[in-house]
Amino acid sequence: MKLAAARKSILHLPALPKTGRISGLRHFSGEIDDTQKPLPPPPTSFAVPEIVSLLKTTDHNDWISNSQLVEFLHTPPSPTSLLKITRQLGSTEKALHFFEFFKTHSSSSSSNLSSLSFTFQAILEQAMHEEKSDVPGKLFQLFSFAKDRKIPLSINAVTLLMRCFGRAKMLEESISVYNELDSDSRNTNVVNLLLDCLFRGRNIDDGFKVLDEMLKRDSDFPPNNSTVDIVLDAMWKRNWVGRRMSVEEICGLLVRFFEHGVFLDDVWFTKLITKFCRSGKCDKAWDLLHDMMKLGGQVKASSFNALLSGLGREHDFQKMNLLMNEMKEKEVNPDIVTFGIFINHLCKCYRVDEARQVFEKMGGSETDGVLVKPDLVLYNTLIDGLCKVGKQEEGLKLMEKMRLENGYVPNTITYNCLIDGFCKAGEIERSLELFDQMKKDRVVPNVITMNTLLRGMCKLGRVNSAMRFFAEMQEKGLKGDVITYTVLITSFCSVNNIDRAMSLFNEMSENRCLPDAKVYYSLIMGLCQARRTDDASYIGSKAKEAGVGLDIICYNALIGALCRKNKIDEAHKMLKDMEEAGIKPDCYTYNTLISYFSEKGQFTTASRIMKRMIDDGFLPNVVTYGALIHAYCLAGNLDEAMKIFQNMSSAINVPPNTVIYNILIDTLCKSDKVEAAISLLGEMKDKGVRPNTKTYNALFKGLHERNWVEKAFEIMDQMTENACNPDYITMEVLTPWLSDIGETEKLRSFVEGYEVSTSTA
DNA sequence: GTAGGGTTAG
Repeated sequence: MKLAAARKSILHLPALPKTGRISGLRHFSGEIDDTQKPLPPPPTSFAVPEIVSLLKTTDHNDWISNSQLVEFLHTPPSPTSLLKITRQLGSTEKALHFFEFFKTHSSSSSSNLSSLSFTFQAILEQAMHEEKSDVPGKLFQLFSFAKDRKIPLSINAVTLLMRCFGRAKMLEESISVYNELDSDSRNTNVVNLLLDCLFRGRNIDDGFKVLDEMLKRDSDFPPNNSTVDIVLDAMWKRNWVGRRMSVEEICGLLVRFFEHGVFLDDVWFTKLITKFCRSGKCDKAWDLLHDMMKLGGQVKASSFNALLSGLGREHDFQKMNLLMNEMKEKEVNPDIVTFGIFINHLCKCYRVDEARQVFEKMGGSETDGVLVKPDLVLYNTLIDGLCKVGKQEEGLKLMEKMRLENGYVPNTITYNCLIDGFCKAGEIERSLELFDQMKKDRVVPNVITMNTLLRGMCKLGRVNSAMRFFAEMQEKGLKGDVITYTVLITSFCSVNNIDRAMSLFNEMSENRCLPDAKVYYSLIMGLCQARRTDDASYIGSKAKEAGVGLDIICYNALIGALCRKNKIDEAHKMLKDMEEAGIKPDCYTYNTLISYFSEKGQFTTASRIMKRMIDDGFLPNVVTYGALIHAYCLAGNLDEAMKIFQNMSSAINVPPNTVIYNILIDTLCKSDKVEAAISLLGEMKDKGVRPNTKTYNALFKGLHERNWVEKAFEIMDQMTENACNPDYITMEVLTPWLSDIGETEKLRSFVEGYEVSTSTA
């Protein structure tokens, strides 16, 4: 498409209309391009209203016999007078008659074309308002009429036609209108219309060619704000972001606009920044924001906020701070949302005290010259932050404070935060009290309230209470959602009641509640733990059928369960399945497989997998080496196990942790090398690796074999010093041994102060 | 800008 062969003639380019937006069609007839006055006003010997009245009251066949009208024809009227007159004739038909009358009888030749095009413009305007249906069709008829008679189109007529055709997606027609306009009269606004028509008509490639011309450094039609609007509108509505255009391409394009001094308004800019951040391109959003500032654009608080919240989601606290400092430098005042993001972020990092300081500062005195009064959202954020660090009592106090000092009535979110706080602290009764208080406050509980309470009950093992509560709430009209079912299913699985879990799973689908990856995970894990690996795989395939993609965690759990069940072929199939679903193995997957093969004594296979792991960018970690050490110990190759262990701290710089020491200490004790085991315990102390109950249990067993009482006492004292709880295994070893040798007193004082865990963990 | 579920490997 040839855009502009025209010389750039500023004089002939009309000024940009103030309402350059495409959506302004209805207001169009009021718009007159004032620069459309190529001629000085002629001496008027007639008045527009008079002529209009004459034309309206006289039949058009009699116009030529009216002396006043004939005189009017001989005193060339200005094009704008003609425009005014034609507009007032009341119908397209009359306007067309007038057009013919003027064209046929007017004596003026110099102004003829210009006058005709103004008259014609008024006809178009009339037609647009008069026509009830098929405006584009009628306008196209008129356009063809003008074209046939070689009447040049005024810039306003072109605008009107192109807008109309563009909206009607009449791309061909729009382009021919554009081509009718003589190149000297083309301007950015007309090119904008062309661009809009091309995008609406889905001729994207030509659209981009036009845009590219506009964006060139010495462009004849430099872009304006409408150009940006047209491009963004097309991009947004037709979902180009991330599909047709990458974030990078969009940024590149926008920077070209910036270089022309054309910037985005804060609504668009905020929308884009948000979109970029949500698609994981915070860095690009960051660059774009800075490019716009660098090139002179004004960035408002809302756009900063969008980026801040994106950075917050990525936990990039450093950049959040940087950005907030830049806001200060650029004198962009933070608003309530800025504070909201900041305080929420501090809370999510468990830095509640700092959050509270900011909160109090902003409410009380001025913070850096900015005074923003905290609102309910901010209170809720802080209350939640307090609850999340176990300060639910303080949260409760804050709720009362906000009520008394600010008159804010707590809402469902306020209550949900507090109820969750007390639930997580195991104080379900307090949560239920708050639930009752909601009624008094006329705050309506929602599904989140219910789920929070259900989970609180389940965590305490009160699955039946939970089921009763769920039934009550359902009677009151509250429906469970996928989270409700996940909580209940997880809970039934944890008490090994797979049947109830399964029936809830089925009930969920009946209640038109779609299972998601998490609920599948819960059920699959439950089945794996119940050793029903086949059922677990079956549910996995059901998930696939339902179009629910299992995530990496779920696949890893399944692969692990299959390995534990010695079903390596099925595990392999699952792995293939996972890779086909586009999920790459991660270090958990690799470690699971390495652990399986090394425990089977297939060290060659294990090391082949380890190589692939490294090729995939996952460095073997402490778990990988743990698996190998464990396997060599099982295979009776303690030397190889020790070699790996020594390499860990020296060569590969993966310091051994408690689990590694435990494996070795246990094996050493079982191989009658208690001295070496004790020396490893000493090494743990030196290296700051904390022994746990398992460490001590392994040692006690070894010492018992040797009947090495003194050493056992020493280690019992150490255990007490380290505040490490004995468990039932500790007691199983120590009780008979020490009783037999009459050291019950020592045993009593050792156990004192401990509530011996009965867990089999 | 605020609230609820599952977190797999030695």
